[in-house]
Amino acid sequence: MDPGTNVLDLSQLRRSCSTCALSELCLPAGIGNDDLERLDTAVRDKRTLDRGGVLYRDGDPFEALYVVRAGSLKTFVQDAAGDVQILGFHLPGEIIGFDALASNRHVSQAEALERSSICELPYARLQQVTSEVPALHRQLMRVISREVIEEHRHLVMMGRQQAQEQLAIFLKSLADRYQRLQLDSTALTLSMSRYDIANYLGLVVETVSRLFSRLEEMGVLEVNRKSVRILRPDLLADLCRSSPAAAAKQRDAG
Amino acid sequence: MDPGTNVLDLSQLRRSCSTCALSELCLPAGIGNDDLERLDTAVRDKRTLDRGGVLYRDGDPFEALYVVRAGSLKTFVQDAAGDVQILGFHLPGEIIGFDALASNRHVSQAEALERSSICELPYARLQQVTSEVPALHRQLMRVISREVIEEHRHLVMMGRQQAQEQLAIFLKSLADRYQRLQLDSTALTLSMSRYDIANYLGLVVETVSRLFSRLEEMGVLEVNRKSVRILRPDLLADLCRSSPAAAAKQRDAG
DNA sequence: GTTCCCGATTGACCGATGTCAAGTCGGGCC
DNA sequence: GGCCCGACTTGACATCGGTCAATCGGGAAC
Repeated sequence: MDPGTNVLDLSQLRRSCSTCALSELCLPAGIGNDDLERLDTAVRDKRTLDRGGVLYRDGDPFEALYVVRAGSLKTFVQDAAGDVQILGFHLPGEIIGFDALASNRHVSQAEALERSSICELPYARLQQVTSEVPALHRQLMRVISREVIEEHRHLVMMGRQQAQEQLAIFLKSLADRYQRLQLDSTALTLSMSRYDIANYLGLVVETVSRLFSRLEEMGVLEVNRKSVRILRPDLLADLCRSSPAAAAKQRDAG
Repeated sequence: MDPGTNVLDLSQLRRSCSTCALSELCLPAGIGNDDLERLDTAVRDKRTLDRGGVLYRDGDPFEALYVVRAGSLKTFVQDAAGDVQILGFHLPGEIIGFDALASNRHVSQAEALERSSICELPYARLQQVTSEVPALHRQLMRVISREVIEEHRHLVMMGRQQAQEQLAIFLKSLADRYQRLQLDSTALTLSMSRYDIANYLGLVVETVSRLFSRLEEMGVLEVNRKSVRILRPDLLADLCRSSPAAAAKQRDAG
């Protein structure tokens, strides 16, 4: 409501990884204190982006990896015809930019969904540090691997689930990430548009809109524009598992 | 036809990366000769798998990365209900197993589609070598990043393309990889079943079968069970780009 | 406060793809 | 050689989600 509530208080953002509230979620997770201080030296600065602000775009030279510190972003690829596919939505603690490691150019675009704050990890500097700190190297590989696994989930969702299950999985995933951030996982604030959600799921906006209404009728959600309250997390979780194949299996087994 | 033609002549497989015919495609690509010799020391051995043989399965402890040396594999995830989603098909020179970096356990399964030969890179040993050879470290990151980008392609295909375009893209991708392997890129041998192709694309087998027939009627392909001859690579390439949105864009622009 | 605009919702209809069923083909096995 | 089974193909039909169109409604600009 009050636009002021959305503005980041930059003075509250702490200086470095070792004092950052996200250190348990972000790259630092699982590395020692000494190494954490080393990592600090690889963090150049924080950037803030307004809603719609572009962090990097397709073709940009690879300069850094980025950690979402506050706010949220979407990443997407765009083909020659201008057709967009959203790859992911990224909440605080999540690291993006790995797509550029292969060719030293980004092959996707990252754009803020709301006013956001970003930690920049210049790659040249990061490489120096990882070469000195093997644990950090392993940690970095782990994070990229998580990205691979996350994309597996996206693929399964798109390839095997019906539209309603897809939306349920999307919401559940958001809720889980809210929980990890120690936010109320039953009160989501969707920073992305219905178009973005539809695109992410491989659907059209009308379908997504209808599904929100249906889930509301079913008593699972309470939807009010960008705010979604999960009234029945149990039902939502059930909906995530009811693929056609799962239903058939249950028929066969039961 | 003759089962003997399918059997690998192991004596012909060379000993190490530095003498392997795949060195230009595989992990060694772009690193120097000295470093290549170091990499050799990280290759434990070669394994052969029969058709249907499992290289690793969901839950297996992470021991190694694997390079396909000959033959082909599929990787897939399987949910609690037994529902499968194929993540990719892997030809010689391609590296698999990265999914296990995150948690030290594989979260997918890799299975041979035909009699195949595999290079095993025990990760402990590989880490040692990469710590001594920074270029190899960068190369490894690049390879994982390529995997991320490859999955982007899979997502775009599933999310934005119609069934016919999906199959065209799948075939084009195989053809491109044949070319990279210096094989005849117009004469594909599909080592995977129609079911596998359908699953990979998020379709059902009947749709895939009909699409093969349609592409044959259109004069693009000549299909005979597992062998596919691409009669009109130009048309096939066109079909890869005719998404609904692309068509709409052309309407608007033209 | 009023207007405008864009995101979102809803309805009617359509078509691509899934489902179900029958039939074909080829290879492995006896 | 003949049988059988599983992979594949083909057809008829159903349905989910897409398309097109109308409308709603909140927030920003004036």
